[in-house]
Amino acid sequence: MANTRQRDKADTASRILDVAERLMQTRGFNGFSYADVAMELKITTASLHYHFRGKAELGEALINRYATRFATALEGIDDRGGDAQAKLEAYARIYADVLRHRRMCLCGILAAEYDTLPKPMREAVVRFFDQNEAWLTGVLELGVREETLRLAGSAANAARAIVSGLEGAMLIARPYGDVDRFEAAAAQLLTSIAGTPSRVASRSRGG
Amino acid sequence: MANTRQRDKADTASRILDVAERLMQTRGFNGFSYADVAMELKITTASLHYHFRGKAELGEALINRYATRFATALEGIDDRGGDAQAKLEAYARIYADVLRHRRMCLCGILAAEYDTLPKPMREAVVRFFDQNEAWLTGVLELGVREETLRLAGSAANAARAIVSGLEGAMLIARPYGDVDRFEAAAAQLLTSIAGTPSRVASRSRGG
DNA sequence: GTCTATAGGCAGATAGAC
DNA sequence: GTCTATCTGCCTATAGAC
Repeated sequence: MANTRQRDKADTASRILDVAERLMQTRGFNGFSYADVAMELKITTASLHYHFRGKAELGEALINRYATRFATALEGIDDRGGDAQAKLEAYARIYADVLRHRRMCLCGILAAEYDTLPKPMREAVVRFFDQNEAWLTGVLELGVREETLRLAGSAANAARAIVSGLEGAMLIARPYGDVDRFEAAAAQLLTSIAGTPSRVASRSRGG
Repeated sequence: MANTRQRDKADTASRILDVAERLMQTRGFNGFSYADVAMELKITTASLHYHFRGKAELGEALINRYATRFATALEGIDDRGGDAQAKLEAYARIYADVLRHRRMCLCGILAAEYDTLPKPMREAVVRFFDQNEAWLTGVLELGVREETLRLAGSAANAARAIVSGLEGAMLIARPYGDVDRFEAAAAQLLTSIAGTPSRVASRSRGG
């Protein structure tokens, strides 16, 4: 704790990541520059290059930090317990919270720019989606086992449809600046794809 | 037909739009330059400026042409007749065909870059989604009326979920370079959100 | 309609002083 | 770690000749 130099370095690097993350989630990788980040932090672009060799490395670091945080959030959902339905709702809530900050999912926006990204960033983006699909597949399989939900096809297929649906709902809700629009679409998607085994039973319980 | 000068102008303008459209659907608005378009057509950027005052106007023209084409395709689906299910499948096929050309939906990719777009382009993007949702809402209402499909909520809500789902499925299928991935997600989404009234009946008919 | 030439700005990046 | 200074290259855009 006495090592001020080390702490300062970590702080600057993570403050760079914070600013760059916001810019990347709102404007995309091709929509912000080193100058944008530097100006906001009141440092020079040369200083930025000290912490991250280039924009490609900065982008890579951003995806990796984002994916790690996401993984932690998923572990948090698992730790809280509850049935598969509760986990799916918590999962959708992560997306809604991102949107409430007027941001797009980091990897969703990068998927749109995929063809223009440096190779290491491309690979990290795909890993993020793989990670999400794997976790969701597990949750859906659990739900089928405990009979709290019912799927039309395989769990893996439903997982892909859910990730797709939530990413798309964010993508389109943002131009409308409307979180409700996202939440309505998300609820529709989740209950349609991974609804309760008997809708009649669920209805009589609910109202 | 004898007016070669006029025909050439139209040809050049539309060839510019063709090249720019492909670049925009694969790299995004911030991912291509006037120089890219000019080089491919073997003209100069100065010539490009003769046809389109600036990049913002080119972008606007691209969205408008795309939206018009899309509207024509939707009219084509209506003209072909068939029930609501058939129309939804034809709708999804439009998206699949775009993806097969390794492209993203023009307005989907622009939704990702929304915050960086000139205002006229933003408005045109939102109009495109409105247009799609309106058409889909009509199809879904038809399906409910003729009892060929069943919705959990309102038709408008289901329409939004379908547009979101298909856009998201395209967005994510592209990094994997996998059209099958899109088609599986699209099928899952459509049957889940706007499935037949009785799944049992539909199953026994199918196999 | 298309060209050459060029303006003016911003991009990512580096060398070297402090 | 952060700075100044600078490079090279690309970007959008315009003037004016042909």
